[in-house]
Amino acid sequence: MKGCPIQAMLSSDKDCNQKLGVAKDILDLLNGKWKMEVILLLLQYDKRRFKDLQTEIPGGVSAKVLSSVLKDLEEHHIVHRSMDDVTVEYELTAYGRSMREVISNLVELGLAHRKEVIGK
Amino acid sequence: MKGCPIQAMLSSDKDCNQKLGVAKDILDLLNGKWKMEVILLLLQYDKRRFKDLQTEIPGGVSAKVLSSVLKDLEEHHIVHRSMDDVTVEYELTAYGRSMREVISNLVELGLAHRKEVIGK
DNA sequence: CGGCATCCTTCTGGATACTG
DNA sequence: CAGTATCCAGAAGGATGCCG
Repeated sequence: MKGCPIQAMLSSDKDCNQKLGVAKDILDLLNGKWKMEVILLLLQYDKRRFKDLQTEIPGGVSAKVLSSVLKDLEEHHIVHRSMDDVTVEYELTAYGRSMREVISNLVELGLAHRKEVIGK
Repeated sequence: MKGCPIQAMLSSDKDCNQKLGVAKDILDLLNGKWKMEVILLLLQYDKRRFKDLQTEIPGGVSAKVLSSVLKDLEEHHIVHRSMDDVTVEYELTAYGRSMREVISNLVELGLAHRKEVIGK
């Protein structure tokens, strides 16, 4: 057995498993049935209200689930929630907009994966 | 509303949601409590037997779960299962080894994320 | 409109025991 | 050793109803 195969820099490199934890942050960030859908919509619209998001997301999300998704994305600084008077609006933060490249990368990787697995 | 924000090439670009499906392939590939742990171990050891993997994975996986993880990774061409006589061994495919860069990327992204979210 | 409360179903993962 | 079979607990997601 050799050292940790993942060469990213970490302050303490005692165990490799901390690195996995860091990687899993990103997986958790995008995983779930609706998170990427929300991000994608907000990339197209700049600002959207709760109800708009709910009706525009293909497939149909329940309010409860969409609510928890937005809360989660907000906690992770991906979206910003603003309340002007009575209207509530969601928009991506600068950081949230950077998810576009992350998702793009995943799509590229995914295309390569499909080629590898089923040659299509 | 503008076009699809994700610019990867896809044969039919009618809807953007196909791209999300492709991206989710990769998330599914690495998601779950143990998949990356298994890949990481196999990156270090080249070949490993079932029982070795089970004991070496920190945290403790049940045989049932490890079994299903390995089956899943095999279906996705990440690991190869070989049975010489009575000994069964698992190793990464060439494609599976390419996951090292994918995970590295995730770690880099994750480090940036932690900086963004908690400034640490 | 923007949710929260409640209840229900499905999916992951875990504990334990058993088999070839 | 390399799993499979059973049973079980918790989380994620969904349906519906209610509230300010």
